Amino acid sequence: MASDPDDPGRPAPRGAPLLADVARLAGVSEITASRVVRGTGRVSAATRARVMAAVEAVGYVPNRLAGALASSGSMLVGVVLPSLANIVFAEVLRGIHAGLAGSGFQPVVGVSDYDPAAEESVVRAMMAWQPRAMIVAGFEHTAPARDLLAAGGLRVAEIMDIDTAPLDVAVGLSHDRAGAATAQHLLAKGYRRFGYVGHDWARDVRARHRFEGARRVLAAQGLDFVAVRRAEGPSTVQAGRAMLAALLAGGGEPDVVMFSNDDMAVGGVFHCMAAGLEPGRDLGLFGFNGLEIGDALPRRLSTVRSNRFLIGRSAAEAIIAAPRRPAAVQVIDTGFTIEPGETA
Amino acid sequence: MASDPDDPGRPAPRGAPLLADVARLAGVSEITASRVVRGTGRVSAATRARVMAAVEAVGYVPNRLAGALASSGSMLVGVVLPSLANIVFAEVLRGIHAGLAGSGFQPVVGVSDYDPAAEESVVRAMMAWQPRAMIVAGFEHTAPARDLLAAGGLRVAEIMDIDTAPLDVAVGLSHDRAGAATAQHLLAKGYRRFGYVGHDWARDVRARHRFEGARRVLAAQGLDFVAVRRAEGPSTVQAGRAMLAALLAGGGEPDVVMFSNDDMAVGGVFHCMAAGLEPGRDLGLFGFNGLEIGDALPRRLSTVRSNRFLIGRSAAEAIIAAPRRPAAVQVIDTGFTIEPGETA
DNA sequence: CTGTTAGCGCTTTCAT
DNA sequence: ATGAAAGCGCTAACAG
Repeated sequence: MASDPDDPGRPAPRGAPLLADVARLAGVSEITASRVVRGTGRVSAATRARVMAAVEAVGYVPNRLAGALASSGSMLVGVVLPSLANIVFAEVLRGIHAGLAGSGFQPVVGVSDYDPAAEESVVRAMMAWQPRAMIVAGFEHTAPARDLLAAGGLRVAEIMDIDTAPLDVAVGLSHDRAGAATAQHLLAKGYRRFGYVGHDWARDVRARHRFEGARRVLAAQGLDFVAVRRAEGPSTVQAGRAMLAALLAGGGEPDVVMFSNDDMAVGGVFHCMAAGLEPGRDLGLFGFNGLEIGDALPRRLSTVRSNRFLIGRSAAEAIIAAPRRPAAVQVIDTGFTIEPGETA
Repeated sequence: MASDPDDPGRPAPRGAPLLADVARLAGVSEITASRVVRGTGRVSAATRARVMAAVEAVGYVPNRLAGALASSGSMLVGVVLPSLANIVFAEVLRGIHAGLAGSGFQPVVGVSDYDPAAEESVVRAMMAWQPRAMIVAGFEHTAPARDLLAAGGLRVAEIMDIDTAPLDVAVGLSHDRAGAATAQHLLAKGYRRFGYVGHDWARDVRARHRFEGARRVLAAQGLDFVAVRRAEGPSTVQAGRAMLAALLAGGGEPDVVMFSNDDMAVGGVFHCMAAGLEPGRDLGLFGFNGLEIGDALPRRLSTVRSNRFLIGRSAAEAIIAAPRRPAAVQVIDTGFTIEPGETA
């Protein structure tokens, strides 16, 4: 520990400034500097000012790795979504950001690509960062992923859907009921010959729940879908357009077509335009989600508004409301709204 | 340090299993267990197997907070994007994921909402997690944000745009040239009376660069835009529709309209449909980006394809290629392609 | 209001 | 091929 005559004690400041540098410059102990930086504990205004000045002077950026390790709490919220290429999840994420704003929590986002195995590895990777909470889409987890989430004692919000019992908190809407409400609405408008155009149910179980909810209502009236077509892949405008063309070519003569979501339905609208059919007059078209584009169409798309932003925000708020998992699970229904529109 | 008679030494395993638990179960030291878990250093096959079994048995998930702190390197890549509500950035993010796949790096995403001050605070928050690299959209940073990125010695990719000199690596396309190429293409098709429908340039400087590139080409022919309309807010389909209506009502009689991007252009297409105009015959419409929806329209949208996925992937690859910032800055041009389409 | 002490869980040297 | 010791940078507990 002997001082080198050339070096006044400092052990080569090879990296970024540390809390110790701030403390030294401000003439206080590290812990006092730490308290000022974090804004916790009693510190006199004068010391606070000196420390803040020192922070500015050296350009101190706290190392949260060390902070989180020392306090065993990371202020991180893991968010695992199936995809970001889908605007719906981007809006959920905006809601999460909004719900977390000002709380000091930071979201860390992972994408599962609709694959439970990929989700498991994302969850595992996130748990390694010791998040205080996790927000995951849906209930379809692998057993190990579920175990990881169930252990850890962190808050877990399962979002989008409330048709299954959650681990901790569920935030979303009942897709079964949304499908049923859609069918009821269309029956009330006089439609009787229902067609369905969807996409891959393995990727999107919620779409299947909506279908089943609708089918149940139809069955109660002694009806069933007269024509059904599902694309292999994910929902796209192109797929919706192609599938509606195929559905109409295939017979059954539906008077209304329910689409798995708005992307598909917009494709359906485009097919009608190209085929010289007037949506809402020659054929009813009905979507799901209430995306912006539906409102911009020459005729406003008839659809169900899901409150994506609200789902994200509610989930974030729910998990930061209590640091520990409550004894009873909680279900937050963010609801849905039928948007009559002009295409059905 | 005296052992409590009731407690055989272990200080209450209140949390998740630690590396020490794995090591104890496998009958090795912590460091050996660590080597196996990380896959580094020489370890005999037999020991490796025992440790792996122990990992499985106790359900060990490494604490990367501690790992990163000890090794002063986090395997985190900070990604700061203006928005995720825009599919373009979602695709960039997919590219980043793809470029990072298998490298062990993990992206941490932040959103700036097109606000440099918000970007600064996101950058600051990210730096606190000691990322090895940062990927940020554009060059418009506050001075402190730029300083943070410039210091730290980490790799920094500035993406989307290559019209400005980067700090380290730039990955994207020249929006100026894309605008110029668009104007040239439309001139070659015989259009002479150019209109422009755009959105807020403060939020999207790249849109302005495209406009200016086009205007330069027009000027070289002694031409200029005959009508220009810009929405106040962000680009939306609705805004595109409304602004085209306003533009056409305002006179100038353009024979072609360049839109700031595809979202706006799709709105333009919708306006034409509602107004009984045939895009590509009665009025040329031209977008930017090459989104999926443009291809699904009754008439394929004429546009410029920007390679968003490639931008993300190239940026990720560039920053993991070398751990240190090279002496010379690097520019990666991901190019663009004119998609003739059917609307211009 | 401020400081001292002892870690957080892991990985880096060195040894062996 | 394996291990012992010494931190990484910060913060929770106590003290004063």
